[in-house]
Amino acid sequence: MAITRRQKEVMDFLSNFTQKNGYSPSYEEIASGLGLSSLATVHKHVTNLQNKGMVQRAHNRSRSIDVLPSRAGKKGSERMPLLGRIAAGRPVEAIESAESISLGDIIGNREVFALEVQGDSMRDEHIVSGDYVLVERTRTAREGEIIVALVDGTDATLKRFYREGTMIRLQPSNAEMAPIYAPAANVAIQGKVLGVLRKYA
Amino acid sequence: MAITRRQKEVMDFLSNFTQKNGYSPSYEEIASGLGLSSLATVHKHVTNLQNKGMVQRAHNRSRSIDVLPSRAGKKGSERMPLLGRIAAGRPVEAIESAESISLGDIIGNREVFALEVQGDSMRDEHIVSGDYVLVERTRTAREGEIIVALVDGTDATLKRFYREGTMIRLQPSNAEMAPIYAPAANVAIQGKVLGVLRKYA
DNA sequence: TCCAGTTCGCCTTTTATTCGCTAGAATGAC
DNA sequence: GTCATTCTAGCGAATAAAAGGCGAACTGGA
Repeated sequence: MAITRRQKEVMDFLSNFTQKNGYSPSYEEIASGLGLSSLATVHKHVTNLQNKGMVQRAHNRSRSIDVLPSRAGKKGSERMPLLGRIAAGRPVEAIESAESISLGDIIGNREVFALEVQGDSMRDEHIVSGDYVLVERTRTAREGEIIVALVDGTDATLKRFYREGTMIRLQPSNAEMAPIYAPAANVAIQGKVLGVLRKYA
Repeated sequence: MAITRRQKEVMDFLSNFTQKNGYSPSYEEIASGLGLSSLATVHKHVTNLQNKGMVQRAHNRSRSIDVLPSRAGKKGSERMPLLGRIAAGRPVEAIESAESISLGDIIGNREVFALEVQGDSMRDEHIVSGDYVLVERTRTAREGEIIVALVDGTDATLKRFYREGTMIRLQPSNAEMAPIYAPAANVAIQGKVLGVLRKYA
C-alpha cells in the first residue's frame, strides 16, 4: 500500500472536498483542483487509488467516489478467513491461511443490489428459490451472462443472455423451461449477476 | 455515499421540510422548493435516493417519504439494498424496499470461516465446486444439518449429519454417491454450514 | 370521484471512460 | 554500466453513459 506523493495529494483533495460539500467531486473538479488539464490523468489516479483499496467507486456513475476509512481500525467485520478447500485431507484448524473473502470481493466498486430469487428458472445452474442474487446495475450485457431483464416492461426475469440478430434470447437453465425470444427493443436489461448468496435457517 | 450535488439538495430539502413541519412534503411542494416544474423530475430524484437507501417511501401514498438516518460512521459498506423478489412483475427500480442484506445477516456474531468447495458431493442441494461455504466453528450438530466433518482424522468433507445409534451417517446430496458410515468416535465435527457464497467471473 | 403519486417518451447537460501518445524514474538482468 | 521493462504522470480527443429536466397521460387510495 505504498502511496506516491501525487497520489496523496489526490487523496487529500478528495477527502477535503467531500467533507466540505457532502458529495464527491466530479473528475473535472478534481482536475482543476489539482491543476491538471486532462481528465484521463485524473481517471488514472483514481483508478490507481482504487486498486490500492483507498477509495471506492461505481462504474460510470457521477460523483460516486468514496474515500474509504483507513484500514487501521478494522473491526471483526464482514470479512472472514478462507481456510482452504473442503476436499483437502486435513483438519481445517491445521490450515493456515492469509486469504479471506467478503462481499466486497464480489461487489468491488460497482453499484450492486440484491434480489431474492423465486422460482426455478435457473435451477440447473444451482440458483434456486430463496437464494439472493447480487446484481450489478447495468444496461448492457455480454453473450452468455446471467442477467436480470425486463421483458415488455412488465416481467422481470433471471436468465442467460444471448443475442440472435435483432432478437434477444433469454435462456433459462432448466431443461423443463423454454427460452424467451423477444425483439431487442422489448428487453430492458436491469443488471447482471455477480454472485449468489444463500442462507440456511 | 455516492450522492450527487442535486441529490444532496433534494435530501437537504426533505430533511429541512420534515424537521420543520413534522410531516413530509408532497411532490408539488418539493418541486416548488427546488424550482422544478415537472413532478416527474421530483419522482425520479426520490426514486434514485430510495435506491441508494437514503429515503424510504410507500407506494402511491401521500407524503410518505421518510428520510433515513444516515449510516455515516459505518465502516464495512458490504451491505446492499434488497430490492425485492425476482419473479415480481415490475421493474426492479420500481420496487420499494428498505431491506438490505449483508454477510453480517448470516454470520451474526458467531465465529465463522469460509471454505472453497471442491467436488460435487452436495450438488443436489446446489452447492457446487467453486462455491464458498460459510461455516460456523462448532463441535456439535443437529440431525440433518449440513456440516464439515473430519472422518478418521484425515478426511474433511461436506455432508448432511445423521445419528444412527452409535454410528454417524454422513449423507451426500448426490444420487451417485453413497453415504459414509462411521463410529461417532471417528467423526470430528468441524463446523456447520450457515450459508453459501458464489462468485461469477 | 379526486388528487397525489406514478409512468412514459423525449430532450439537454454533465460526467465518466477509453484510446493513443509522450516522458521521466525505478527495477532487474546481463 | 547499459538496456529492457515497468510504473507513475501527464496530454487531448472521442465516446458513452448517467443525471437532470420537461409535459402529458395514466393509476390507485381515501
